[in-house]
Amino acid sequence: MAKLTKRKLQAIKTKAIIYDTFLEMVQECEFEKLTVEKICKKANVSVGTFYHHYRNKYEIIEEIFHRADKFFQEKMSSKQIAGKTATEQIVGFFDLLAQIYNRYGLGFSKALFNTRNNLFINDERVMVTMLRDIIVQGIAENQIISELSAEDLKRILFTTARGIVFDWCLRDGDFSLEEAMHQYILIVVRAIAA
Amino acid sequence: MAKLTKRKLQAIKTKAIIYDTFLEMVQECEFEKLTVEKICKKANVSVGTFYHHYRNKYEIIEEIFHRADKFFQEKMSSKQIAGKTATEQIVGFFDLLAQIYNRYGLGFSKALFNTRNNLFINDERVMVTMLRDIIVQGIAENQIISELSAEDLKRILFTTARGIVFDWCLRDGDFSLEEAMHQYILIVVRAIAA
Amino acid sequence: MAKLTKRKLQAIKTKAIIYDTFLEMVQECEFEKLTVEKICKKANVSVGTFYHHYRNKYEIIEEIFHRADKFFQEKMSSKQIAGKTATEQIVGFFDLLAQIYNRYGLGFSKALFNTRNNLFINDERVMVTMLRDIIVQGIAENQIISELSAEDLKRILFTTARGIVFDWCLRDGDFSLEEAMHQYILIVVRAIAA
Amino acid sequence: MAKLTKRKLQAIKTKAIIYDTFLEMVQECEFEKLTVEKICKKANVSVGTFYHHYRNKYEIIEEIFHRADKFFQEKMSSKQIAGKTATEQIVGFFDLLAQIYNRYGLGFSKALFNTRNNLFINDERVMVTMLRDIIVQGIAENQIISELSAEDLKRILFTTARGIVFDWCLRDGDFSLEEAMHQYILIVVRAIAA
DNA sequence: AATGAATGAGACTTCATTCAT
DNA sequence: AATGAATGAAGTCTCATTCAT
Repeated sequence: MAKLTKRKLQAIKTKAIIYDTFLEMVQECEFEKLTVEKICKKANVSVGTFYHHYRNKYEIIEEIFHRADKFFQEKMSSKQIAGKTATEQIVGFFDLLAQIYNRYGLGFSKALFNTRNNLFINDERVMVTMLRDIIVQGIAENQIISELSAEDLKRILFTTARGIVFDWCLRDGDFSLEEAMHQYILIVVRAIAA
Repeated sequence: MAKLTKRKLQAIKTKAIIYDTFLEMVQECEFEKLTVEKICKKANVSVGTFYHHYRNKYEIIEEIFHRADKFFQEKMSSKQIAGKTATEQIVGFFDLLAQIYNRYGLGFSKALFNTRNNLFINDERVMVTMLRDIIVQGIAENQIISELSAEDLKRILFTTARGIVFDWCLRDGDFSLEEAMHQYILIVVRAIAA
Repeated sequence: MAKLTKRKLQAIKTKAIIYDTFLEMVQECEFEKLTVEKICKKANVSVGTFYHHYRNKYEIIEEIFHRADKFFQEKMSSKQIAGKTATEQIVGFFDLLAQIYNRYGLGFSKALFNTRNNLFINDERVMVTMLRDIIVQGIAENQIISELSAEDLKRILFTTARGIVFDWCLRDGDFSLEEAMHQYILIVVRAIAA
Repeated sequence: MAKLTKRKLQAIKTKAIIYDTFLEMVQECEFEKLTVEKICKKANVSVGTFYHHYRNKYEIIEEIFHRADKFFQEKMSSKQIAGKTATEQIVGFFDLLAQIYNRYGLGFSKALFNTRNNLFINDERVMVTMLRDIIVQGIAENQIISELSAEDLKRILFTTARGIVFDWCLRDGDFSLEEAMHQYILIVVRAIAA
């Protein structure tokens, strides 16, 4: 069992403060303009401490991303899936995704949605495999009938979802991400899965 | 009555060199890491000259964007539209868009696709009005039958297209943008316009 | 007689435009931040033209200064001095000086009042000799009785006047220069000349 | 409970080196021509270090100004005032002021005496209130009899003093500031306070 | 674990001035 | 006389990162 000495507990707390402060600040301040020093000043820690916990500010973005991923999995897993059609499951999947982007905020989404972000293109992510599984099962159960492969369908759906979030960022959140996601995904799902 | 003296011509040439050099370099080098100094060195002009012609490097991106827009209009206008269905026109529209992104290159597209880029969200752009017109006419002629408004349809299509280009950037151009665009847009068009 | 060809007339006109534009701009814009390019843009002349007429922007300040000096002399000379006491003449002298600073404006005065400006310390300036003459005559006619030399008296008066204009600049013209000058000089004159 | 660790002490020392180097250099080199880089080179610190301690070079001028102010207060407070007339106190006040400008040097004075310097026009400065107190008390005790208000008297005196220092700067310190100040202030004091 | 002083490369931009036309 | 494109030195300031304490 991990023994959490006072020191270690303090360290965890400090790291959490940095994390929370960053998440708070990135909503206000463009990610690229957010410097380590600014974060530290607001978090009331020294820059040295920052570098003790994170290699750089990109690492925090990654951490947020992974935590969001994990959160997504948990929520998705706990959803009552039994009795739902593949289509319903897909729509539910992206509803949840929209909820999460909304929850982590526009600032975080803006930071994430840049073309150099290779967090997106990891096909091993549980999120990705989850969707693929839904589709594969949908095909197996004849709920989805399409000339496209599960892989293609998955890709189209993610591409669409990213297009919507990107638009949401561009338009500074001036529409409901959740509603737009639901509407668009429904359209695509019907088109590809009928 | 061209008032193009030799000096004026030289100036135009110099600006073109900067423009071309930039476009060339942005394919190799991440836009944010591309400095004015680097551009000038490669273009063999002084930094002063650069600032004589452009306010900063973002202005070049804008110029490329506007030129691409104009190029798009010209090409689109010259397309034989007569006899084509609204659906065909829409698909042709996005085929051309994909061609243009391809032509201006992955580097330029990456520079363009960031969430702070408000060049995208100008609804007055001719490109935007063109698509709306096609849709409006398609609805009027009963070629497009949808419960969605022309405005909504237009938005869905652009959002999808941006999602595809964004994906193309993320994946470093590892698929054919033109093919993907054609395929995805066809799916959406069928879904929304049937 | 100077023959003013069309070309020469044009040149004089152009120089005047630059001069006037500068005087106008220095009221708004801090002198040090006023660049040759800005002046030229506003004056609608090329930078080359600027350098054809002036060596740099300091030369315009000098020209203004000398013109103001000349203007001062003319006005001062035309004043009916006959019958006036030395004291009255001194007060009148500085009243006029205040009028001129006021007329040329706060911006010009701010540009002038810096500690590197050696236009001030030229004791050969007619303005300086004028005041000295008044004082010398005042002493000779027993209107001024002081243990101080004419030279000292002159210096004290100019120092005081400069202190007032400097204060006027510091306080952004928030009091009447002419009134303050009149009041202060009266005090000093009475003190030193009684 | 001094929390001065060795590192903190080193930091204070570094800042002092920058401060001292600046003060030394401004005597030789025109303030506007004194660049951060030059200061750092001479002080043997990096520019980063400079900006760690000061926001820009103007902040050093401010610091000098405030320290001089504080120094003035201390000296003035410690002066035996008891038994002195208001007039004597005023003259003593400006004697001290002249001493301080002399002590901080011509270069510093030149840097200070520009028309954009709003350090001067803060009427809350202790130096300002000190003089006003002396005058008010002098009026209350019938040592100063004048038709002018304490506020006006104070302003005339400061204006005169600034005129003298400005002149001293213009003439590159070619006269004794302390003597001139003493002489001029005496004249004004007698005139306004008799 | 935490601190924060120090580094210095490097980005951006300005601007006086020249000179061929 | 007038133009304005071109130059490039020089200044300001930022910021990720290190390291002794």
